[in-house]
Amino acid sequence: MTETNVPAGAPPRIVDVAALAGVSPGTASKALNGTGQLRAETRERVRRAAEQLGFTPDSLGRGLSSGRSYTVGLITTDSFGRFSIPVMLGAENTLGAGEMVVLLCDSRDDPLREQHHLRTLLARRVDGIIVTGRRTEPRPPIAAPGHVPVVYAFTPSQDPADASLVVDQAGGASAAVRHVLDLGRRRVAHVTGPSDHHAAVVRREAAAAEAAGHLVCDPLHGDWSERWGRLAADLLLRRHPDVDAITCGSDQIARGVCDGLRDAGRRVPDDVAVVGFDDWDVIALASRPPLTTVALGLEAMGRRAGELLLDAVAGRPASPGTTTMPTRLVVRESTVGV
Amino acid sequence: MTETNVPAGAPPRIVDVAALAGVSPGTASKALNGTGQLRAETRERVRRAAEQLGFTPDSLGRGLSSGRSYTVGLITTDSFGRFSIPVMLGAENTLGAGEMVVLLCDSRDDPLREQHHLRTLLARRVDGIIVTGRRTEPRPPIAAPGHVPVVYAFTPSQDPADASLVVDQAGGASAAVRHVLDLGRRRVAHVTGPSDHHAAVVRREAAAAEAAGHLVCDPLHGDWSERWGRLAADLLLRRHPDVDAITCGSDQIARGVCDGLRDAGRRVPDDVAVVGFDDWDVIALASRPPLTTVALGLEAMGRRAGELLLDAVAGRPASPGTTTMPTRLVVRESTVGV
DNA sequence: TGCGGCGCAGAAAACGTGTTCCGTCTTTTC
DNA sequence: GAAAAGACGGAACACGTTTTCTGCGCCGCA
Repeated sequence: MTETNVPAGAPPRIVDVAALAGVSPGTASKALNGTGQLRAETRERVRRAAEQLGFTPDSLGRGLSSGRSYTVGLITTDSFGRFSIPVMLGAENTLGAGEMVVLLCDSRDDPLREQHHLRTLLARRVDGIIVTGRRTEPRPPIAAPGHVPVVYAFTPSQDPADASLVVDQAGGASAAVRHVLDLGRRRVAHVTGPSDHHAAVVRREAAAAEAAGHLVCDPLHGDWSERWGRLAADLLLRRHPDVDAITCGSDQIARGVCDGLRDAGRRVPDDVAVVGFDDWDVIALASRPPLTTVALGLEAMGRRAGELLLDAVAGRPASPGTTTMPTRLVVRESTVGV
Repeated sequence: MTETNVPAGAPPRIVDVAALAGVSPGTASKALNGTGQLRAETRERVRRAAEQLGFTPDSLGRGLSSGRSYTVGLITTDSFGRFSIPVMLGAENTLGAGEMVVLLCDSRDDPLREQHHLRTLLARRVDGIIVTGRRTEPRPPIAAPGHVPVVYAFTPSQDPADASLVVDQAGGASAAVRHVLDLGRRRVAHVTGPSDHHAAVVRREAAAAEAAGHLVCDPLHGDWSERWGRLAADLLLRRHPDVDAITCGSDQIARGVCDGLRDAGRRVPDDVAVVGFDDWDVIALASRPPLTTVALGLEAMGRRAGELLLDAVAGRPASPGTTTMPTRLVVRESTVGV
């Protein structure tokens, strides 16, 4: 009989390991954490005992003594959607490698819920917080105490001193226009989402600036739907039948535009080149033809957010201020024939 | 000058509250938790002190003594995708109301990663675990010790004694076929995903059984894409030009079928009725026409999973075995003209 | 008046780990 | 051969809360 005085279900504690190895709990702790002055033989003996018992240190106890919880909170303002999910995955990926775990909070655009979640996270002594959302408008900063690092991803903080990661919307829109200009198109249009959406406005401004004198008309605002894309294509063809390139504010709009053009007998990309935005595979790849589009690199952003938080926790304070993450133009058949 | 002997940043502890109220920490705990024998006046005094200091109990300390962590782990086999996200949201919603928090783990179909995540979760003394995924095939159960309740959602466990929640795939497929039969259609086809996918097979069998003698041909297997839907529509029209209803294994396939039919000059639903599966709004609503489809009720499933776990934690052991959750037929213009 | 019971609150132990301090034993050096 | 230095490991405490045990004072009853 060895040390089975614990109920079979309960996980072994460090005292069990220490007993099996014939040392004190303190010594066992030092052996397992590589701290203190111990003979190599002792260290190994404890290590084997731990392995034999399948010992895993209880992170509650560990957290209590270390003051850390090896946990970060992830607050999203919308329910996890198209934009926050990849960010979340990227963060989970990075943090998981750092032995951290992500606590999920969905505040559903409700400041009260957000406040509640924040209190919950702080009560759990999270080592850091990532805030994300669906919109690109800067949002009011969360009221976290100074010693808890916070990183805003996708949705930046209104306070320029906070660490925020944002997508280079303008750069993406410019690249899209430049791409069609490079292809020789000279009669360009831009179709995008609601004029009160920050993302739509920023993309519009950049696209218009890049297209310079080659715009056939003012950018068209609508909603983010395929339906609006079809409508806009119809409208454009009627007013400007000679349009030869359309850059769009989203993949959904771009797909609608493609369908609208095809319905009207125009060929994509031969007659008109179409560029989307977001690189949402479900839309971009299913489109006819598949969309050239601007990839946001959200997962990379999530990873970066995780890294910033890990750095901050490790004592290297996160570089404050807004960091702009690059986009990438993905070229498919909607601009370049096969 | 009150009790500000703590660094301003650090959150107040219960000893601070106790000191301010002029009682011992133990008494303060009883007052705040409503336990023990205390004068109402004392209770109130402590409560006010806690409020004044903005005290929130540290859940690490609480967890250490109570043996609970007020935390559940959520393991998904795929990266969080179309099916696991709604489940996750439903669970987060229910559990959040119960003062619990969700720990996120993404095992990416890798058993080794899953094993690692499981150990991490157990080390954190989670009160329960939810396992989910993308496929509907029963999966090997996770090796959790007996005292940790586990609920499988969407992806059931191979062990029939485990608590699993599954979608009523067969019921949904039957309802879809019954719907088109009720509309008077008598020349039915079924187009679905790969023949080695459990979901495709189950839906196929149920659809075929319900359609009885009204099938124009054997169900067609392909992949889950819109492309395959378009291809299948073309194929069907060539071999069975008189087909008047097509039920599909997914919304993506159904949308492809609609496009294929329209390309061939058939009207939906006048000539051919089309039914999808999943009720994935991005696809179903953007389709021309919008799809009649089978809603899976995944968020309800997530909520149910959360409830089962809360029950199990509270001592009411989760009813073991597989529970089938109902689907709901959502009727739109792809079967019933406006 | 003495004793038991009850209402109340404090002291102490428990949860599991990490860390600091200190004592002991070995080794080295003069 | 003795003293100092260094290697090693044990005991105690810290973390923050809950819970059990204990003690005190007051009241009522005999």
